[in-house]
Amino acid sequence: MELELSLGDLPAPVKANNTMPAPATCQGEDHDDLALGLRVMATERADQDNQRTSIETAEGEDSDEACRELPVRASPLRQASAQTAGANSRGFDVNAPVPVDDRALIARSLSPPSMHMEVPVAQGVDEEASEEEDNRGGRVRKKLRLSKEQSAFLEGSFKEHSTLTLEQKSRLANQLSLRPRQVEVWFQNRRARTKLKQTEADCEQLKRCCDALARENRKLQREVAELRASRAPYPLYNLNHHLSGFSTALPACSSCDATTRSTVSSVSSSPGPSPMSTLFPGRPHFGPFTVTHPVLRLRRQPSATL
DNA sequence: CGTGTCAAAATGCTTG
DNA sequence: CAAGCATTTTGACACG
Repeated sequence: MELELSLGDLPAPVKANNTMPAPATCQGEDHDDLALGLRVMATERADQDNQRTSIETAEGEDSDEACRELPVRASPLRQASAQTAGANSRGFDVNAPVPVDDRALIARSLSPPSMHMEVPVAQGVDEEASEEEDNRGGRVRKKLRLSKEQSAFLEGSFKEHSTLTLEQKSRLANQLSLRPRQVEVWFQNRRARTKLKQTEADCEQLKRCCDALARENRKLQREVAELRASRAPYPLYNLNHHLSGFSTALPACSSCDATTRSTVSSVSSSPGPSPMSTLFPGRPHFGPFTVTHPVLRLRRQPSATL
């Protein structure tokens, strides 16, 4: 679907001389060892891809993709660009470096050489995929796995800060030879995963709490039944007050044991933190009625467009 | 090979 | 309006 639009927005056909991104523009001749290594690997792959014909689609609309390979129908020009710009057979290279201007700037100012990683070209860029792409007219979305090194590095960064500043995003992209947009998306997905795990943990805890309360409820109901069976009006009167939350204002009930009284009063009486708030001490906003588990949440209504 | 799961990416909406 | 989030789509991969 988005590809349909992308195809509609295909840039003008490449002119012979100057419309393909110049290798130097995208890669940077004098960049860093990492970029050099990637260039070598990508070039090798591009050589393998050389024999294929495929239709490239314009992918994404990242503002940071100033040097993204232009989509071009199979042609010697396109092949040449694949060789030089490190594009993979699917239209863009996940590990395509950010524009050299930005990267050089960032590299100079932020990244000590020791911070650079040896990042292999992303996994999953295989030749079969390219053939498959050919069969489908090139309308496939680029989605490549990040390498373990890249993921680990991002994970480490996420542990330090779960959100990114522009500078952090650029620096990470630079260090990992990813596009800033990829880093951004990774952090978005990572935050979502964290939140999901937390929600699941909360649900588990609520379930346990619910089970405990159900058990307690059954126990209390048994006690009520027993008391009713004993036909003792006065103790029953007191118990009813316990259940109404007035136990602390009443004289001790001779027929309830201490455990029952304390249990009842702790559930029904008032001031102080609710049982739920004690379940989630570190999460003040979380309460029994604000659960937002995906299963429980109502679907958002689209806003009116009229 | 079909299926399920995970994760990257796209899209649209909300919010500050 | 930009950033973040919710949701969805889809490619990669593992497994029976």
